[in-house]
Amino acid sequence: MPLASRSPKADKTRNDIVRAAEKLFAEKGFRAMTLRDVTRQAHVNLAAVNYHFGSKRELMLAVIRNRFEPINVERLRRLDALMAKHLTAPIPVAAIFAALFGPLFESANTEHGPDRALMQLIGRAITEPADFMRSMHKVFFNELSQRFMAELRRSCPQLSEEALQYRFFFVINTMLGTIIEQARLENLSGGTLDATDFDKLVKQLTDFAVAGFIQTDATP
Amino acid sequence: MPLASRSPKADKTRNDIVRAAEKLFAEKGFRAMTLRDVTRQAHVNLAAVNYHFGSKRELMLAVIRNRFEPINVERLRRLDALMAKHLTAPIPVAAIFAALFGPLFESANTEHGPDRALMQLIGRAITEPADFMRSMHKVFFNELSQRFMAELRRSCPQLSEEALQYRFFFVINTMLGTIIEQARLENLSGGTLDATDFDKLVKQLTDFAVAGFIQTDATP
DNA sequence: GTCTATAGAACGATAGAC
DNA sequence: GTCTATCGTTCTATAGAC
Repeated sequence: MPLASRSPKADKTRNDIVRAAEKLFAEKGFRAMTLRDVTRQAHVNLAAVNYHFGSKRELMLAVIRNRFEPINVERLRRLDALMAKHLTAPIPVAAIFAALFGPLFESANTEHGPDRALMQLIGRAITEPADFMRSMHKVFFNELSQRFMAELRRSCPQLSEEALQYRFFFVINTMLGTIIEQARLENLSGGTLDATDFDKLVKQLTDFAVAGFIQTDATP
Repeated sequence: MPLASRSPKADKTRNDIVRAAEKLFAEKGFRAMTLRDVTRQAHVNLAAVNYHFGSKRELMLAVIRNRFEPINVERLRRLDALMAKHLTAPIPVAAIFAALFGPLFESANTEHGPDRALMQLIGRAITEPADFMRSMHKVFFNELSQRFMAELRRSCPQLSEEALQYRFFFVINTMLGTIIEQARLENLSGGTLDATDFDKLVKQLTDFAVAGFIQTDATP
C-alpha cells in the first residue's frame, strides 16, 4: 500500500477501482464481489488492487467512505444552516427531516439520471454481515443521529424522551427501507408511479415522516 | 434429491440442515454461508445437503419458504377475520396494520426470548443479491400487498390512488427497516429503550404508521 | 506502477463404498 | 441414507520480471 501515491496515473487507477468496486458491491454484496470482477470492470490488472489498497477489505472501506462521508457532511452543514437561521427558535420538523433526507436522495439523483447503484450501495452497506462494515456504519451513524435528535428534542418539547427515540428510530428506518426497496415502488404500484421522480419521492417521504413523528394520538 | 423422504431419521437430518442454514445465512448472507459451515453446525455429513436438497440454492429456498410462508398465511388469515367481522364496513387502518405487523413480530418473539436470527434472516432475504431470491420474495410479497392495499383503499376513500401507493410503500419500508435495524434501537437510545419489548415496539410502530398513512396535510 | 504467473486455500458438487 | 474421498473450479493474495 503506497503511503503517498499522487501521480495522475495512480489516482486514475485508484478511482477506476473504487468505482468498479462500488458498482459490483452494490449489485452483489461483499462476498460475491470478487477482485477479478472488479479489476476486469476497471480495466486494470488483478494485482493493482492489492498494490493500492492492500486487501479487499481496505478497498471496501474506501468505497464506503467515498460515498457516506460527503453525504453526512452535507447533512450536518444543512442542519447548522437551519440552526443559524432560526437561532434559539425551534426548527420546523419538516426542515430537519429535509436536511436528513435531502443530501442522500440528491446524491442518488445525478444529472445523468438516477444512480441506482448508490441507492443499492447504501442499502447493502447496512445489511452487510461483515463486522468491519457494521462498526464503520456505527461510527458514521451515531454522531449524526445524536446531532439530529438534539434538534428534534428542541422542536418537539411535548414528546417524551421515549416517544422521541422510538419515532426517530422509525424515521431512520423508513428512510433506509425506502432506499433499499426503492426499485420496488413501480412494482408495487403496477407501473403507475415513477421511482425516478426523486423530488416527489422525498416530498412524500417527508410528509409521511413528519406526520408519524409529531402524531399525538392514535386514530381510526 | 429424494422425492418422498419420510423416514424420521431423514426428516431430522433435513430439519437440522435447514435450521443451521437459516442461522448461518442470517448471520453471513448467502455467499458467505458455506455448505461446510452448515453441515458442521448441523452435525451431518457434507454430502447430506446435496442428497436432501440437490444444491445450495434449493436449500436456501427451503429456508426462506419455511419462515415466510407461515407468517404470510397468518397475515391473510387475520385480514380475512377482520373482513368477516366488519362485513361491508371499512376496517380501521390500525387493525389492518396490526394484521400486517403482528405475525411478523410475534414470530420473532418466542417463549425463549427474541429470535434475532429470524429478524436478521428476513432483513437479509430482502437485500440478498441473488436473483432467485429476489424473484421468490416478489412472489410472496405481491400477492400479500395487493390484498392489503385493497382493504386500505376501502378504509381510506379520501386518499388518492397515488397517495395510497406511496404511503403503503413507506409503511412496508418502515416495517422492514425496523426489522433490519432493530438491534440498533438500544444503541440509538443509549440503552434506555428495550429492543426486546416487542409489544411496545409493535404498538409504537403501528401508531407511527397509521399517523403517516392517514395524514391529510403537512405540519410545522 | 503495472504486469504475468502462481501459490495456497476454500468452495460446490459428485462418485462410489457401505 | 450416510459416509469418505476427491474432482474441478474459483478465490485472495503474493512473488518477481519489466
